[in-house]
Amino acid sequence: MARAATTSDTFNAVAEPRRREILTFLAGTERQVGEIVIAIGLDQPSVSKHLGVLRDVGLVHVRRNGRHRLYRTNAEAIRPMHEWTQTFERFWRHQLIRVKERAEAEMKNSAQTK
Amino acid sequence: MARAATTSDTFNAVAEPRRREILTFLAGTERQVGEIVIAIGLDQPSVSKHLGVLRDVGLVHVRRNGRHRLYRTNAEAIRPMHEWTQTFERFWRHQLIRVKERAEAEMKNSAQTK
DNA sequence: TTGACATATTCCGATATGGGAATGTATTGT
DNA sequence: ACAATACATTCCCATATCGGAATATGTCAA
Repeated sequence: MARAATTSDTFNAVAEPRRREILTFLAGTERQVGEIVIAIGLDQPSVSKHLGVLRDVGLVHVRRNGRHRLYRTNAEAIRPMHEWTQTFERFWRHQLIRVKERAEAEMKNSAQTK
Repeated sequence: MARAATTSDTFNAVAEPRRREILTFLAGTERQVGEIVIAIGLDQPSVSKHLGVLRDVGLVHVRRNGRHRLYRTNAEAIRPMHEWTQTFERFWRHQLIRVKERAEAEMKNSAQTK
């Protein structure tokens, strides 16, 4: 087996830097594909494909308006990632405290040695 | 160009489900590779390779102890992801409010129609 | 209807990926 | 020194990926 499909997995979909840019660009606003193309600086088919991936995992919503399609980030779909990373928060807090303590101990040490 | 390298990018490294399992397993504790192999249920070389990726992007720390290597999640390295997802928080809050409002509007509507 | 415009899809090629098997490398115990 | 243990690395293969070019689909305007 090779790699997991990006479609069907939020984490993989978000792993792509361009797709992250798109999500940021579409946060809180509706934009048509042409605007995204300009903003991201990729050719139209590539943008459409990224949008396809984001659509499949539900990270964006689309609305048709004449010959345009209006995309918008579905922030709700990012929440599971936020929650997963959050489970590590208490650990990085611990780490910071330990680093601080170690630094303070060293200060005391060098003061004594002096 | 093909895909972005998993090495050199936290988001890609975390995109792998097994690596996420490993990170969870190693959160707050040191474990030797053998323990990880048993916990994750993958063969040793695969686990070592995943650990290699996690090491390269700084998501785990290693310490040698005799013939063992003790791995531990470096929670601090997960923080950037947490912060990136956090930038969308205010949007999913908005969305929730809108959904709620719409639901209330519908209730009122059906009450009238009745 | 015809043509222009906006977007999606398909096909292609170069490359990266993960798993399994085999092999390499330290380190410990005897 | 030697065997055993604990990991890491290398090789191979099937597959997925991204970008670019070409093509298809759908919608509006004249």
